[in-house]
Amino acid sequence: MNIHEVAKRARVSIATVSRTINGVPTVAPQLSRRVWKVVEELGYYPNTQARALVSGRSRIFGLIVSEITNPFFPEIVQEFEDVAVQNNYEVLLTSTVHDSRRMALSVRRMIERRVEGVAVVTFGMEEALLDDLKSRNVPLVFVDVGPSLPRFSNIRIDYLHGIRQAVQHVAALRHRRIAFISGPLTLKSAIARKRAFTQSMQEIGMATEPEYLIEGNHTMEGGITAMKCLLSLPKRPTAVLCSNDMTAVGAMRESYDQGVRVPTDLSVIGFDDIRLAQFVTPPLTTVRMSQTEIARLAFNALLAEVQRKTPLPEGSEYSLTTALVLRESTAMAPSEITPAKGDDRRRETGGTQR
Amino acid sequence: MNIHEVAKRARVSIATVSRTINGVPTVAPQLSRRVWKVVEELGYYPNTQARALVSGRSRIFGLIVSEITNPFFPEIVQEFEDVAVQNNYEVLLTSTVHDSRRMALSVRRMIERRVEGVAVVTFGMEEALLDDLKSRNVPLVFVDVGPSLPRFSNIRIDYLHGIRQAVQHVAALRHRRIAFISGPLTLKSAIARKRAFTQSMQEIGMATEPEYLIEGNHTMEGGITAMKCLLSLPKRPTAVLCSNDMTAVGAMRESYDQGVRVPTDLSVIGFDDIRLAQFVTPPLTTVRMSQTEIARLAFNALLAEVQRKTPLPEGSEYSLTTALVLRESTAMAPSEITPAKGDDRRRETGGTQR
DNA sequence: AACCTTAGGGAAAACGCTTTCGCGTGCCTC
DNA sequence: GAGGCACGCGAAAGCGTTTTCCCTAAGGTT
Repeated sequence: MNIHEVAKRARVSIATVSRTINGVPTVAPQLSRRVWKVVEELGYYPNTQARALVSGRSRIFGLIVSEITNPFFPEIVQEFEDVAVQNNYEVLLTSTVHDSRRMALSVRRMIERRVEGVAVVTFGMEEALLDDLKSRNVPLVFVDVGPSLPRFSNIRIDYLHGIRQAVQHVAALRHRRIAFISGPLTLKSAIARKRAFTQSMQEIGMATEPEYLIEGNHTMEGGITAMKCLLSLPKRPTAVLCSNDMTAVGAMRESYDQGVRVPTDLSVIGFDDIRLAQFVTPPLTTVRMSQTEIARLAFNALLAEVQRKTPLPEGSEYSLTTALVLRESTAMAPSEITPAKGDDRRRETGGTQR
Repeated sequence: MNIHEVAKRARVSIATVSRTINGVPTVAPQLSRRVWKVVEELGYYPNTQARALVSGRSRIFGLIVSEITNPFFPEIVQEFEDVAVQNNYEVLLTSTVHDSRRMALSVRRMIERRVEGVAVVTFGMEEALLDDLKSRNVPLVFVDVGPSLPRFSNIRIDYLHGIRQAVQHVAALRHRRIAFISGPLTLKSAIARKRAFTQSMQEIGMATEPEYLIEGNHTMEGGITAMKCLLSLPKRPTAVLCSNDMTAVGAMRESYDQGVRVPTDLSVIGFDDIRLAQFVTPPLTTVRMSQTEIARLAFNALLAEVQRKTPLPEGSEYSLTTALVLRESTAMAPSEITPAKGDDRRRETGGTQR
């Protein structure tokens, strides 16, 4: 069932059928009606591949994420798809699962399908893998990490704003021993978050103890390990900021296992505000970096690039800020007396645990 | 950069180039090498759309899910994509977000892209929306809900096995007041799970109190509401089985908020074994229905159907069993004395809460 | 040495569509 | 009443492949 079939039944040329379904205004209303009628009857849906072939526009955007099963990404995927649908685009979704070969394959598949643009929302990656895309002048949009080049857009994240709020929040709650569990420092974004933390501390005149600065790996296990470490310190922190939510979840889990109550004994703050943050117990206070907003910005960046007649000399820059979301994992710092007592008890527990 | 360019540079016809990259054995090794060399040099990637157009095979499978942000789905999407990549297929992912119009649009988009098969992994849906697919003889695979028709495969889930294990597990822990929070009874799968529960109870000679049978809606909020209801009963249950994990998470949340400790005072069991089940506190004992297995079965079902030369008279049936996963949300039932006292205290709390 | 076979590669059709070009019709203008 | 102009439509080219069909040349057979 193709355009010829429709043309035959409507007793018109295939050109007229094409014009009709594409809404070209030069078709006489009468003919248009006749064509539409046949289209409905036959249930004719145009073949997108043929369309793409002749028009040179695939109406597909690629979306590369690290892994869909990481709770950070589903919202991005969902929103990206939503906007894509609204704009009559298709999404070619691939996940790198932190594997270069897989990433290279992704790129290749996208080129073979002739995507019109690619959004790269991964934690880390080898730039070189994108060379194929670059050399073909495929518009690219990065989140936070990308280089500034023509046809490449960038979404810059203002980590400082939210993290500063978080620091000030716990400071206002009279916390003085504030720890930070960073992400893997191989990641640009992790470094930026850590720097935002130290800077915010400095701003309010608080020193960051090196022992309160621990490197995690953005997983729950990493949070657990880091927390074990923090809880074994002679002077335990009373507040812990984490580089992402999964780390915070791990930190809370370890606290729970060691009988340290959140938020009574310990305040915990995450980063990202993934959905899961609302589901854990207690609901996690965290810094929101809106995933839907990222997805929408990324899509629109690509769309703008595609629709632009003459490419800009420079890449476009978009920006997104972050903000603290108060939930229930933070509270007033334990008073000076109680924690001293509590500390002893806890240290014992911690001791036996190790 | 197309096949002509390659042909010109390699001083062969486009036919030879095509044969070379497709591994047709009648190409002389010498020519083959020459062609490959040019292909590498130019970074030539064949145009999939043109390929699909002439070969009539798009190498795309559609995957329709309810919503990617529901924690049940990411694993399915990930695994489906993984197997697809291995088999040189692309995935066209769409989510219905519980909207008929959206679902209809999904189907249309898939047909327009000429997918070779569609996996439908949604909670509920209107069969009629798939008519377009059916009339075009697109192979379909359903999870659990589909009709048995030619070219349509089905993955049947054995709910009873895992749920029976769960019931026997809490019974062995001396629980006598066992509640069940079902899913929305508009869903076939929810009905099946509920039936599996009542049957399992019957098997071990326990009656199911109607007041212990509550209808939820497969969300955390539903779990909270249902739990509020259960905790306000004069005789509170000591164990709660839930129709899915999110419900269980809600149930645990409400228990926590009311000071009912899990698992000490109350045992909770979920269903699905989504990742999140490991992340909540305490880690959730649940019935596993392997999402990766579902995805793999679905993909292979489609692949088998596509590769079959003559369609089977009947649809194919696949089956998947479920099994209990022990974590930390279940424990021995509170002893006869303590709960009586506890009950009183708790009932008060519950009373003030309402 | 003439014939037949076979292997290898090129020409061209076909896939389903969009879009350019040009042609015919009817209307307006002078 | 004749020329000019839109307007609406059809013919056909072309998008980048695969694949069929056919031709050529080389090798083998008698």
